Amino acid sequence: MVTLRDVANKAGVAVSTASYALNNSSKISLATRKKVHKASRDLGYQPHGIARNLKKQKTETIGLFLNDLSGPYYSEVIQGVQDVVSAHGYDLIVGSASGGTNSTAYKFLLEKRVDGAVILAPKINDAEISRVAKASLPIIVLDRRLDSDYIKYVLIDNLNGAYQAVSHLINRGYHKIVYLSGPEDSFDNQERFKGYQRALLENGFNLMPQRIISGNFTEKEGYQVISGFLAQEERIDAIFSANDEMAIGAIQAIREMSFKIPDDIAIVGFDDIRLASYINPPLTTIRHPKYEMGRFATNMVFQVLHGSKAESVVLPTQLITRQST
Amino acid sequence: MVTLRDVANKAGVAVSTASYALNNSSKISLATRKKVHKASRDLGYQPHGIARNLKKQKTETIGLFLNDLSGPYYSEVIQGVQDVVSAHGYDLIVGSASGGTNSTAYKFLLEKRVDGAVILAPKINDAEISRVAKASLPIIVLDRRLDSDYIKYVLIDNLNGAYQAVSHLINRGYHKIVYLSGPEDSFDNQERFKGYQRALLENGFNLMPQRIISGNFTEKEGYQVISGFLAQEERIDAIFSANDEMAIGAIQAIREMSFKIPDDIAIVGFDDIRLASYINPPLTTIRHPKYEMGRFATNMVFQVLHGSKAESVVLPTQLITRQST
DNA sequence: TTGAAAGCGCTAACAG
DNA sequence: CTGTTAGCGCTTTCAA
Repeated sequence: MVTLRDVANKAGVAVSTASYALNNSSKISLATRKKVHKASRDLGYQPHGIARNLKKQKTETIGLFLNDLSGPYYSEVIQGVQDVVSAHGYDLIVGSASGGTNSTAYKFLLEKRVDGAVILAPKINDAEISRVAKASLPIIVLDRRLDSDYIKYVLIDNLNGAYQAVSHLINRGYHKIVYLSGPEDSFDNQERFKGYQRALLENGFNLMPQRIISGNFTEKEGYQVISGFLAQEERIDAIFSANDEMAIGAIQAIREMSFKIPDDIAIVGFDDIRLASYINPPLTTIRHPKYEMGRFATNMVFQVLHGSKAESVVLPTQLITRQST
Repeated sequence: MVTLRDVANKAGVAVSTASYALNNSSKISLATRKKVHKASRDLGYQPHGIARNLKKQKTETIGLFLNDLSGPYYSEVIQGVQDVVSAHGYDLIVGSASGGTNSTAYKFLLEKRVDGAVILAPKINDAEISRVAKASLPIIVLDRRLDSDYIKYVLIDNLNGAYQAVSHLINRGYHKIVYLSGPEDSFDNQERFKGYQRALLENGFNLMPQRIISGNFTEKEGYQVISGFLAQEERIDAIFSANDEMAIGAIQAIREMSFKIPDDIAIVGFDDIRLASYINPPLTTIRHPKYEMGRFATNMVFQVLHGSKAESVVLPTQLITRQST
């Protein structure tokens, strides 16, 4: 391995001079600078990033930590983050947080391998995030309401989105509306449930416990629980699914039971994933600005990093009406 | 910041002892080990990963560098890589390579911030990859045929897959088959074109230049070029699209012109992305083992890292017949 | 304008 | 079993 030392030797200068020269400091005469650059090129010198990081006590990289790297859902968030990170001349690394406390995510945060982070990973809990965040490592969370000096959140208006969705169903004349739930401990799910509840109550309907079906945000589960539910006596005329994935599974279940969508049963999802508009029938759903979430969050990382104040924010959602309602 | 030094002081031992103790070396008596651990806990000590990396000259992290972080196509590859990396107790970071030579990917490779890499990023060229690969930084490429001591490839059998696809069309009685091409400089595209060509020639058909339509792998482009093409005189009865995304765009174009699929025009794609089975009509396509690609590649990274020999490999594809043919 | 030297936080000979 | 010490490769005072 060729180090700065080697370059300095070859150029016949001191290491410090070589360092300055390669960083194009104006302290060094043009002549020596040229000499050093040449030596560097001749030797094929590559600065060692880790060593520089250690010395400068920063990495100029931002981490984006996700629960599940392979979820298509995140694509747009990632893009938003990437764009802002690049604009600041920093690097982005995406890591998994699925292992909770012994995930890459947590490790990188603890060991200060990133200068800031955007987190969308319920498995890392509030206490852990609070523990690692500091002025030199601001964290923006996208999946909970956590706010302190160095921790801010960017959320979507889950409650209102769900409220819009269910109100829409009620306005269309559907009154027996099932809530197809996500995991109970999911913040998004909790908020969406509140929106469902509020829409029902404000329209004079009661919350019926037997119309709350628990799922886990996956298509498969959506299919299974709705299949099971429809096989029972209970008649319903609409489903509000806490996300699109489950809605897609539910649609399949509904069609297999020969119910017509939306005549017999209407359905609305949440997220507006790409598949939503391709499915048959196209799915009415709640769209939220995923790309903007990424942008907002990342801008906030840099704000805090630069010592200015950042304000947590809640972004609006939008009802997208398609043929499933 | 609390360092190992602080822990050592607090525990009343030397730094080295503290280091050994925290790494649970058996050289240190249980008593001192306990004492050091306690001091560490009391102070809230966190080892500094960067410092350790510098000293040990390794990072225990593997990089996966993709052209476009947000492509849904990659999900399964990522999962395969992640699983193997975790199994080895290493960390995975995913980075973008879209900036070519000044991308995060290239930088991390040059600066040895990862101990090995899996690359699926045409923008980083062969010479650059060859330059950075070494025994301590093996690289597996998924998008080209590049092979040396420290560089291996894992590819899918693009040529055969395309051959299968086109043969299938011919067997079904379609003879005027268009090739909807990806970018000319894409390795995948080139191979798929060869397969198209071979299938035609072996069945006694000629290659007709006007039946080769150039696209860029995106849905939008597929829609546009096929719309344009169908508006012309030339009658055709089938399309082999170099990937599913373009096929999906093409399907929309075909339907808008009121042609029936597959009666008037049949179409087959390549990749078997999730959408392929949801689209209307469901798309016949070539499936390839993306998850396995990730696994194979990552296993090879570790093989080379451990000094054993790894063999580049080409994985088979499979024709998935659906209603578009 | 350049060089010597200290040190970022850690590990690992080596000596005791 | 524990401590002393020498770096890993780099940046950055400080002095010359």
